[in-house]
Amino acid sequence: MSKSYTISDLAREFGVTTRTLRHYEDQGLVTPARDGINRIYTARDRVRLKLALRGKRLGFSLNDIRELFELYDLANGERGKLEEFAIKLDRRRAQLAQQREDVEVMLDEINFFATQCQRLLTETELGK
Amino acid sequence: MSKSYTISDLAREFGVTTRTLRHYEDQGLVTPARDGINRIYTARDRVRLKLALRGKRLGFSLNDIRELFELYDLANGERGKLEEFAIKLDRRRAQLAQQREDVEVMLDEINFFATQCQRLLTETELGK
DNA sequence: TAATTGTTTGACGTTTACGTAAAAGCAATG
DNA sequence: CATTGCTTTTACGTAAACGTCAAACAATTA
Repeated sequence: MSKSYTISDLAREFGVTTRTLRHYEDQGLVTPARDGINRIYTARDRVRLKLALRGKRLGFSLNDIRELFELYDLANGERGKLEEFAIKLDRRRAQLAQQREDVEVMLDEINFFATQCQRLLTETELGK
Repeated sequence: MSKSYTISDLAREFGVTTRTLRHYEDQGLVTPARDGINRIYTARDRVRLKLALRGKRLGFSLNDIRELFELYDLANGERGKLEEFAIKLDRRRAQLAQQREDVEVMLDEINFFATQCQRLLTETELGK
């Protein structure tokens, strides 16, 4: 018997609202079972939520994320669409590569400003 | 006399609509001058647009981006708020660091699937 | 048992980031 | 000079991602 979670367990753990979790269910990102009427989340749901939130932090839409999940699932499923799968994966890869570059550039910029800023603060400190 | 651009120049170059450029002006991301009634974008506007689009790719809101611009400007302006500036910069840095990590993890995952996928495709190729 | 706490399903509201259409103006071109 | 092309403002529309009630039920706890 593996761990299971209530809706507010996960909400608390990941810092989202229960509304968000229900919304994600509507969008097919998680598929909690039911204990009577109450939702009961499995470890799998938990993982999916974690992945979804990471996707969100990277600017992916819920739809993007759902598609990714479907692709992941498909990888363990039937073939034939494997080439299509490969193509979509490659698009993602390109997008992420771009994003990595974006992050690096932006970090450089911010670091530049931060350094500049620290210098000014230090100088002023000395000039006191 | 440095280069200047019309609204569709920039739209074309960056693959956005003119509506988007006007919207970004409404949001204070660019501040084109006017030639009579027509907008005339400077190199500075062009740079800002480029930065804005990068921000967008990273999932920043237009408001986030505007705040960043204000921070950048502030860095060349008056002091006193420099510490606040430093603090905000550090938040951005943390966010970007998180994002970098996210990207790496996601790239690893995708690469795993891609490799798996290629293997399957190759095997099938051979089995023909 | 009464009250509190957590859950459910609607369902309408809100924000962001534009899309889209309308009506009108300048400017070059055939 | 009429058409074509690019521009302007104004303004309503929309999709995504939830927020925010409301009304109702269930399980604890006082």
